[in-house]
Amino acid sequence: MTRILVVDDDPQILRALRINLRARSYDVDVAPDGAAALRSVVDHPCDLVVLDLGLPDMDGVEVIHGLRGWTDVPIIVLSGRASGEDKVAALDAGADDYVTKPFGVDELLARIRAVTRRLSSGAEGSPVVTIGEHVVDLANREVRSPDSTEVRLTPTEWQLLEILLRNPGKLISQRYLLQQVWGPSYWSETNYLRQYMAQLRHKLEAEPSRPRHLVTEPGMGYRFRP
Amino acid sequence: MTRILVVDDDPQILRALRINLRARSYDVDVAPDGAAALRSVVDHPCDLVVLDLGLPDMDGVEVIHGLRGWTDVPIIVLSGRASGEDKVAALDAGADDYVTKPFGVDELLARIRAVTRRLSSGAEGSPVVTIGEHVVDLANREVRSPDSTEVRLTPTEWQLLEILLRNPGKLISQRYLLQQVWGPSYWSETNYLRQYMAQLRHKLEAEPSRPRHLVTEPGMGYRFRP
DNA sequence: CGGCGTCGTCAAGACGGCGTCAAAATCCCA
DNA sequence: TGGGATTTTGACGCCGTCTTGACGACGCCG
Repeated sequence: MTRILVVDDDPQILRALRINLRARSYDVDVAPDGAAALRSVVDHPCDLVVLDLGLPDMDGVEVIHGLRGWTDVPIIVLSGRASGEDKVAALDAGADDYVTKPFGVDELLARIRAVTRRLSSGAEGSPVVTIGEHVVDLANREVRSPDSTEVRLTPTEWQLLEILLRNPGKLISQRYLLQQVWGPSYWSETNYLRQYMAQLRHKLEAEPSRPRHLVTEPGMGYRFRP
Repeated sequence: MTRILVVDDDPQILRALRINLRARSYDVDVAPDGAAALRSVVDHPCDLVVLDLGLPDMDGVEVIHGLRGWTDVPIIVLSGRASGEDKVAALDAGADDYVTKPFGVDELLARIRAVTRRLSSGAEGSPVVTIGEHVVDLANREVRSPDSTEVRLTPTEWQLLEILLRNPGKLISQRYLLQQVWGPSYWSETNYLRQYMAQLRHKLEAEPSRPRHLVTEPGMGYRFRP
């Protein structure tokens, strides 16, 4: 569960945000001013701070500094001031995002998702696609197999596989594959596709003659079935 | 050096951003449409993408999806449309930030700093890397070997090795290596790479003819395997 | 039931990339 | 200015990949 601290001196906004965030099943803390905010984060760690800059007791940028001194918790700033200087000051102080009032609740929620998404996925490796027993890492151009036998793909095989894997479940026409991999003038050389799909299946499928993930749609094209 | 890809179909904006970013000593790539952007990121890894949503060839959200399918590179979206739905769509597709035109350059730069700050703070590893029997200290430019035989690397060898070691396990394309070490116009001089990879292997690998850590991915590039 | 097209499979030759060696050109410091 | 280290350039052989052709199996349709 993601815990969010909302800092704002306007009870109305505080209430609205709390209701909206709770409805999205976030844990919500609230603080009416900067001092309370700093105290709250100290003895109640949270995953994200939504911070209004217009606080009664201290300047918002000071609050950011106070937090950044010892924690990397993401900070989304709310502000009525739309001037460039204010934004630059807040962002350079350590804020992760800056939203100008009046703002749509949907936008704020989307920005919250954007920040927390990167937070949770930060420690993990690059995105991978599992295909049967093999794990394909498109970014690193690497295939890991369960029995640690090395699987190596040639450049042409990677190109072909990448197109299919980036459109999971979708039917890709032969013409499109040929033109993407070999060039616009090769749209009719279907024998290339037969050749390389066979190679990919031999390297990735458990039973190459009975493909379960790299399937043929006769007369139309090929499809990657996750 | 942080490398930024700017995607926009307006030459004016492209030019302005390139000049401004270069002045802040960023490396800048540019792409005029979505297809060029996707291609650029594939064979030219970058640290941040600044993406205009109004592209001539494809919808901006599709570009985001195309990137997020295999990479976590941060994406800052520029857009003329200020509607909440557009923002939500782009952010939920995987964008990290959304800036509405017209925007101040200072604000964009601050947002770039905010995104890259979080990026670089997490990725810093220890400056020493062990490669087989040798211990490489990138910060001090020093190689320690077990039998105390001195290993000296030339400046060019250091540059090449540093790029590979800073991306452990990751495939680095020949184009990228050549452009980083020798300059943008040397992207096709693969004989340099062959020459210097051979030298590095002779100095660092136990069996230079059977490399275990500085491996070749035929037709694609090289990889440092820890 | 028979013809036709598509797909999977195999094999062999062409081609290009890679490692290697060698030597010329250049740089750098004494 | 000289000499050693470093970089640049050229050439060659090997090996893996790509290309190309051919053949049989299968399903579809008349």
